[in-house]
Amino acid sequence: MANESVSELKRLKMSDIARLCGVSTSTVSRALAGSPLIQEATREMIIQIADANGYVINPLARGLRLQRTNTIGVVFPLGAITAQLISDPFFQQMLGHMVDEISLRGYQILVSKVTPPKPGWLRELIKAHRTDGMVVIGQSDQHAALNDAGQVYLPLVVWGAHLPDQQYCVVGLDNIAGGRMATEHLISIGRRRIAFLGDPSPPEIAQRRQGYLAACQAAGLDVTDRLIVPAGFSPQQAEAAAERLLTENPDVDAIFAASDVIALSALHALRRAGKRVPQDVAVIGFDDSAVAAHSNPPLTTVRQDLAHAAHLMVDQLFRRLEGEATAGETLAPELIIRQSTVAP
Amino acid sequence: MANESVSELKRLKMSDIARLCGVSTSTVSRALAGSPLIQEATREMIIQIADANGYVINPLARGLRLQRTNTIGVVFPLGAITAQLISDPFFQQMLGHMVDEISLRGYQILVSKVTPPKPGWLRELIKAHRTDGMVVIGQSDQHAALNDAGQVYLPLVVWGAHLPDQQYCVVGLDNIAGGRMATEHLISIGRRRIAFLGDPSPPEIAQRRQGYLAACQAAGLDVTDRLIVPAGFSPQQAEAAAERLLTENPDVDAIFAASDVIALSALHALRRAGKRVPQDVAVIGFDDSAVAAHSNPPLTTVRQDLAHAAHLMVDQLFRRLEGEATAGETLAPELIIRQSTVAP
DNA sequence: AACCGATAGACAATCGTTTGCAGGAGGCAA
DNA sequence: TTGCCTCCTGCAAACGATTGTCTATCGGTT
Repeated sequence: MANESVSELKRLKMSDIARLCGVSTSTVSRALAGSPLIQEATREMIIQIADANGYVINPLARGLRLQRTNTIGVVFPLGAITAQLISDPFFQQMLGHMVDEISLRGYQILVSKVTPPKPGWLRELIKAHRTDGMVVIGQSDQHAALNDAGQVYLPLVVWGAHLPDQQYCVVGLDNIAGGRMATEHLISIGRRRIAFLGDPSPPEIAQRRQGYLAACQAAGLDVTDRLIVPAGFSPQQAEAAAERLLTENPDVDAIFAASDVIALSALHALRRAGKRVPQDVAVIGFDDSAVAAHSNPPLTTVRQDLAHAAHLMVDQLFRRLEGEATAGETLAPELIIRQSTVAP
Repeated sequence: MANESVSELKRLKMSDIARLCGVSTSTVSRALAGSPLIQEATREMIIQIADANGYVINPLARGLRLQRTNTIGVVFPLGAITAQLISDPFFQQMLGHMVDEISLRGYQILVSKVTPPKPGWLRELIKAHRTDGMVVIGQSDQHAALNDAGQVYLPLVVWGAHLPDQQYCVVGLDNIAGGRMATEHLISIGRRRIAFLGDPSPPEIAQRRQGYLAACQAAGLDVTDRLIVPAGFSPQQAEAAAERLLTENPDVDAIFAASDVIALSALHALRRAGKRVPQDVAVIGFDDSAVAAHSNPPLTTVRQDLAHAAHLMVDQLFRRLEGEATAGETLAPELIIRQSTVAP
């Protein structure tokens, strides 16, 4: 048995099977592919011998010949800001959903982390022809590269913000609406000195801030720059930013954090500063990741339905593989009210 | 510019570059590979022309010829229990760390979700030769398949439990010690009716339960079967299991959950049943995932350092790629005491 | 017996690289 | 001028599949 195992692992090619069956390679190829050119009896005999010998087709050779790899690339362009993929549960969740959706369709997943992106990165990735299509998670600061590639490469779908001069297919949340929605909620519970915590270099976050500013203006709140604090996505950076905010603006009465992770760090900082949530300071996050529902207090947040998003993206990607120039989609954010803004 | 872009995307092969340079394909190949056979001047000329035309080497053809793909496979064998990769943050985090570690070494990552595993799955994956090595995350119920492959395929590293008759390289936590540690902690704070919540079909969980049983016996606690409740890993399943536990054993005074997700569900169920944590029932989880620190109350748990684990696994895998038969490693669990077992 | 049509299966080119081997150009010494 | 040696560079054969084209075989018909 062990011996058989060893022998079974040795490289076995189609021509070997052909020899064992006493037919030519082409016949084996056609038989395995289920071509009608091959007689049923021959086909069965060949298949039987092939898997008795543990033959597995070589996808590299097949891909080279067919110019198809049965593989989708999932790409994370990470700017200097977020060097680690694991730094935010958002990326992890999105990746998990992508794996689920793509493998459901019988494709393999090739994950690339591009960090930091060099000028031709997307073109190079495309021209390598290792994947039949590509999903890019987050625009980072790579709008230009995406535009450049999106014009000429159809099977590309991007998760991110909708930008005005966009030449590529985007599926993404309406971040402006999300930012407005969050801020209006804070205003509706009587808050006036509302801070925004988040790094606006990714366009998603910039749009959330834009929505925040719009809501503040509409309510006649004046937003000093000091209420807008750039905060990195890692818990450490976020906590430092929250502390800076609190020392510079002791009278802040609400915090809109650009992600749940940032919001949790803010909760921590507030607790250490002796502020009560939500009585002294209300806190709202963004994403509705797993942590939000279980935090103390449970976190009010703006939900993005990543399972649905992933499904849509993969659906559009596969339609693009068929040649359809899909239009992208804008998802509606949903406000999830919990106890970090409204005491029970 | 747009026009140049379009032209740049058309398939360009090495022989095209050779023609443009007025040399042969072999010279281009050698030049790009930095072979000392090619004169420096020629080499520079070729490289200059190659990337002026945006030439990208075709990794499929290269891989076919070299029998090397510069790719590592990350495989999740999911039994019937966990059909979704995204169901547990453990898998997501592990995947995130794997992507970080592997791309750090300049390799690509090919993710496969195998669900449910069919008899020859691992052998087939190996024989496809799409990857130079393979990391399997979790043994699920596939110990036999792993043994079968591990005997003949060197570049394979598995995350999971250490089992007696193991023929493959495992990096994993000492789950028995972890289970014992958790249970002893509960005993040390005076708990006597300690429940175990978790599905013991994956060996990791079985070993945690084994440690739990050992600690109970050592302390002279008798464990009725009714205190051991199989609970799925999804929040819904876990919550149902926790509720069943509470109705069947109203006098339970501690719960050891096999994962943090299960523990959080238990917290929910306890709150709904009107029990205080930790006063009435102490709760301890496993993993120390991101949710644990922020829950209400913060969750006491047994920490597995996944960043370190991922680093070790990838390190051993690359040593195996060099031919070294690495021995695997057992990581020590660490008890993280928070307020779900000890009131502040 | 000769011919024809249909059909199963073989041949060979192709996908885009890498690399062992052979050969050509140029330099230097005799 | 010849011969030899040293560098470069080119030729062609892999790597392992797929597929258009062509051939052989077989049965049936006249």
